[in-house]
Amino acid sequence: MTIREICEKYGLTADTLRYYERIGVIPTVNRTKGGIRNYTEEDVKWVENAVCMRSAGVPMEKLIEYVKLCQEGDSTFQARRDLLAEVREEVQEQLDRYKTTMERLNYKISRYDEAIKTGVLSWDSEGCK
Amino acid sequence: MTIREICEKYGLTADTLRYYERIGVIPTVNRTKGGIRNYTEEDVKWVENAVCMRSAGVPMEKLIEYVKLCQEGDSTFQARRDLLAEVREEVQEQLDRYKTTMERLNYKISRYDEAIKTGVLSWDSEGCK
DNA sequence: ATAATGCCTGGAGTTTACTCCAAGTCAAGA
DNA sequence: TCTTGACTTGGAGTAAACTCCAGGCATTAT
Repeated sequence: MTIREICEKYGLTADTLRYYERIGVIPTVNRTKGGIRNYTEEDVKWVENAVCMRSAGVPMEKLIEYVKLCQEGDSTFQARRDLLAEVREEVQEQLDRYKTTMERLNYKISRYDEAIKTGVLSWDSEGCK
Repeated sequence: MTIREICEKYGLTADTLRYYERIGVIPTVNRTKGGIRNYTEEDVKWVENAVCMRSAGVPMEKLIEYVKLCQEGDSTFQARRDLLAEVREEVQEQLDRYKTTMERLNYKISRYDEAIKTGVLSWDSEGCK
């Protein structure tokens, strides 16, 4: 597959895809004789992985580390698992923060809905901003 | 309360707190005769709001806009509600992405746990990276 | 009285993750 | 053959959100 197809599939720009490859967030993609990138199914999976992890704010650093471990072969299963567990921990913490913020937003919006009806903005106990 | 106390309470640096005030993510804090910031309960609530929203990736832009609307008085209830609803939409989308990533991580980690036991890394159907 | 400590302002510098660009190559169509 | 258009590389530029610093005032401790 061409870089264009991958871009469209994942909503990335060609620059971003090349950048990901350059810094090692995905492994090197093979080229045609002409020097043009030709993405295999394997490459696509790597792109998908990068997109998914990045969408949850996993830093490039971690992705690069993971790719490196994968390239070192089967002896790195434990290291990869540890890395993923560490990432999971951070994603979970972030997820919890998002939930807390959602609750706050829901509460505030409900207070504003009330205020729009009654003309008065009021908060339970402590108040809010 | 002093800037130091607020820093400790929310795990921010004094530079960050001053920066927030400077760009309008929180309203201007009153000073002592000596010119030193003296945070009221009200100010603290604004800081808490900023910290909570920022922790879910809400851009400064939105927070500044919200603070401005609040300062314009009761005529902006609807505008504030709309702004919060827009923010909620984005936070929800991000939350969903985090959930998807968590699932992927859980799956991968379970596969690695298996691999560590058996010595062989295998994926259901499509495979993964 | 003086030294230390803490806070002040305005502005410059840093980090992360892209994003853009110039100059060049290559394959396909007129 | 010549042009067009997509792709290449290496490197410079950008945006968002801090983070650091110099030079200066003010309160507190000795």
